[in-house]
Amino acid sequence: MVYSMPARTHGRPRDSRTHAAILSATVALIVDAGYGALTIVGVAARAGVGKDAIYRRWSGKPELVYEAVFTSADADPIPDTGTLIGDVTILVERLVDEFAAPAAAVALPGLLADFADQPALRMRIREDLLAGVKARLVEVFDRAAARGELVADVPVELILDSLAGTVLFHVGLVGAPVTPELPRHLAAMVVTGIKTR
Amino acid sequence: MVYSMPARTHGRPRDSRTHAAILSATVALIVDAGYGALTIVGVAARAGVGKDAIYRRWSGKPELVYEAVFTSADADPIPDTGTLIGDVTILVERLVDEFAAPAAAVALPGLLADFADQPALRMRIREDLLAGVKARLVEVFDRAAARGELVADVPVELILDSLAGTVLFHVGLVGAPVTPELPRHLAAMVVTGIKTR
DNA sequence: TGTAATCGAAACGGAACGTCTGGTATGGTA
DNA sequence: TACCATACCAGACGTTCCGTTTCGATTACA
Repeated sequence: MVYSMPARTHGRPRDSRTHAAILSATVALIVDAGYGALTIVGVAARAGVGKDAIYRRWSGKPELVYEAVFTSADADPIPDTGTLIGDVTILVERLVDEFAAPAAAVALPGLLADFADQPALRMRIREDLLAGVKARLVEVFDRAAARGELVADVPVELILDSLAGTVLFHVGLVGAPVTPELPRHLAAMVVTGIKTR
Repeated sequence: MVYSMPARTHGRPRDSRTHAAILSATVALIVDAGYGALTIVGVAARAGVGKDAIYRRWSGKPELVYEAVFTSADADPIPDTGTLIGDVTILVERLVDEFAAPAAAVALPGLLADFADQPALRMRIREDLLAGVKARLVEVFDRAAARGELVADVPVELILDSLAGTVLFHVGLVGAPVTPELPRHLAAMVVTGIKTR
């Protein structure tokens, strides 16, 4: 809902079915046509809606796509495996699932390109994308500290960028299939890198 | 030269000054207008050249931009600092300089988006981008092994993706200013992560 | 009951695409 | 030296999508 334009208070209310149809059509087109091939006209046609109804809600294609794709605010906590490496491994696996999801993987590069000249929006993407991850990462570190497995002064931001950056580099840039071992190896490298500082 | 279309053998040869003018105008426009705002017509006008001369050499905007921006094949070796961490730190600093260069930073997201549906080209970007880095990384590890500082079985690809991914995540997505400490911290984390496996 | 914002549909001018046709210039080949 | 294939610039072309605007009809809140 972040990028939607506000509705007026008087007059005929917006039809929620129209809203849903637009978002649904956007996701569908993203997945089987790609970000570049997606057009506002195409979304309108697929949703059985006038262009007007779209421009009334979103200021453009990037804003529409962002809301359509990155709305799932899943905050499932990381289960306690008993070890820091185990917890981080699961966290990385979640990260892979998230970035490798069809809609997200296809949309992200295009969004970054379209928001290239808007640092504020890029920053917002990063926040929205990593807010949940960061919260869970902090919790995982707290558990490790409680176990005495970890000294204080954990560089959370660096670790966040390392984990997310590495995974994103695979999925977004290389597009290579993520091997099942990657999360474990990556987690092991980062965790041992932190613990023996 | 990778994405250029081949020249014919007979007839008038292509003018190398035209070629240079096109590439130069492309870089200039990328830097002060952005990837999205760059158009073939604009490049032609700025270069004092006909559209025809551009389409004769490149099949489209992405190919042109790629060649214009990622042609510098600098392979300066990493100086031997005497420690693995020192060497990797310098390597990361080079990486930051490369990705934070105005033209590269502005062009990369757009290129990835335009090549989204062409895995082969995306892979090629990764190779071209990291080929030099990989070679230098391997050399740095060899030196460390000769010093007895490192055991065998170094996961080079994982390290490459971690270093490049983290840096790219800062510059490309976050767009945050890279602090001078980042290369040292990142190098320290990764290196200790490897050494104590 | 009236008012204001919604709805789908369609037309609008603008911008950029990639192709193509002129007319001219240039250099290797015969 | 004459030829000819190609490169050069300029501009016109049809297409696509953009984002805005108009239209008449619809819908709820005041």
